[in-house]
Amino acid sequence: MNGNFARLVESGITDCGSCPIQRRAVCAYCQSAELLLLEQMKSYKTYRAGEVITWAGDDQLYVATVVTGVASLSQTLEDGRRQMVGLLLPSDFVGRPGRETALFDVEAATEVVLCRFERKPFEKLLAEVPRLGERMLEMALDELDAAREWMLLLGRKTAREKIASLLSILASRESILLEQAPSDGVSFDLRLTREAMADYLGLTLETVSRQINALKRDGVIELTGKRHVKVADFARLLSETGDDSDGGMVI
Amino acid sequence: MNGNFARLVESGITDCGSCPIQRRAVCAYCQSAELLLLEQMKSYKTYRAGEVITWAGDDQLYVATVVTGVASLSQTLEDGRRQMVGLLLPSDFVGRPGRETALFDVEAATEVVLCRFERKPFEKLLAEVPRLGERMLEMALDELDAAREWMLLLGRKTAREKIASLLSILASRESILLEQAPSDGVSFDLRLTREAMADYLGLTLETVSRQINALKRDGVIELTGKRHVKVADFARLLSETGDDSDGGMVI
DNA sequence: CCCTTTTGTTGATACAGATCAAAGATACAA
DNA sequence: TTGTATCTTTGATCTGTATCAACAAAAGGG
Repeated sequence: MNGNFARLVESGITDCGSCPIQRRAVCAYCQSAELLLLEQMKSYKTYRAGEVITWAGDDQLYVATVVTGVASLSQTLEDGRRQMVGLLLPSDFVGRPGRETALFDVEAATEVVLCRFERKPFEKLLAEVPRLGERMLEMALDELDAAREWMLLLGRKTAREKIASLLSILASRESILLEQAPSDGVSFDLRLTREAMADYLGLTLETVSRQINALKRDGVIELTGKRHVKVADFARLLSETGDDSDGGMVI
Repeated sequence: MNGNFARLVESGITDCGSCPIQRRAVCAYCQSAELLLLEQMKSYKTYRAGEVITWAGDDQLYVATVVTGVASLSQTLEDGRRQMVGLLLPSDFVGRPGRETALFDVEAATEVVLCRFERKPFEKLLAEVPRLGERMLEMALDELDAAREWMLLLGRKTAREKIASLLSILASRESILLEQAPSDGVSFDLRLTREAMADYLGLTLETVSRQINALKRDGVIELTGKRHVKVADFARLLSETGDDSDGGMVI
């Protein structure tokens, strides 16, 4: 969900102290500040799929980095309409330093491992270690750009374009992990239910199902089972997103 | 558009060196770092209503703060569909340190005065003055929260709720400026065309027009002329936004 | 002042996607 | 293995908003 991830991979960072994330899927934080200080502070916690990590309004005791799995950040209107506002993949940051209570619900979409830091000491470290602050700023700005791209999607794209955009993001993120150019063909597991995708895209799950099958029927993607997607012609998928050909989405 | 503004006002900051912004509408930056350093760097520039400040893809030579007027941040799909992704009001920041080219179009919606800093020296200052970096991080995180609230609006709210949300944001921002509780009744000039509102809300201008007049007909707002809005019962307006009663939008 | 342009309103109609409903798949537990 | 819950697909229908079209009202410029 942010350019930071691509940059990390480009920079060749390959491991993260005692962190269990292996090779490419590195933690953005351990590399950014005095490694030892963060080493001492961190603790790992595993959440089951479907488990709520924090509710909006809860005290924010921790900030964290996603180590493995997929977590979602979402919001609900009074009558229950739900909108996901962030998809948190490995290396993404969870939580907001400087805020006492959480604004959004964070849930484990799959089994999730977080590398957690108590918020207060983390904030202290943030004030003391300039490099960490720089890193946080860079990430926050990247996420802001990504959020704005998502606003374009939510406000102006058709259902088909929305699905194509989501799949192209997941595909390119997967290909970064595998160090392949997406144009060579990517295949990946869609670790989200139709409902989760709908919540992310501002659609209903029925529309998501119909449009995924339409893209399959039109040969834009291949499906094996319900959850495994193969993109043979990545440029074709991109052309379905509605985006300007230059630039493209921030991933 | 961000909580930073409310915080600034709460903190009682009342002027900004030689900056022409008077009293409440303070510049977020001059207060944040070594005032003198920024004083030397800054230059003011006025843009006419409708003028493009930067196109997406342009070299980013400056970053800036809005002094007066309203600017918009927007994005366009290949076929011309347009989505505004930020409304920049006095004290809001424009531009992205650390990025060579702009990602979004920035336009003056009304006549706009910017307080500009050349990007390169600003970035250098950012690296040298921790207080400035902290400020930037805080603002970026606030804007990120605001962008996410907007994603909920774009993805899940009805046209009527969208209009009510926009009006309630403008009303509360206005009441902060005037140091009045919005519950006492606010009135303000809508300095946006129906089309600009539509681009912000992910609607067409016809729908915006119809829904504004529906809110007027239902007594939620009063209109004098096309552009002046009075909100007698702010709670009533809030109840039309669809938001959970606690919390509310980040402004 | 008139003329032109921009902005806003209103009506008729079309359609994308929501909603309602039901039936297949798939996974998982006993 | 069967039973149960969850996830997904598919169909029929409805509806909110877009689209198309025309006109009204302001705004700006000579």
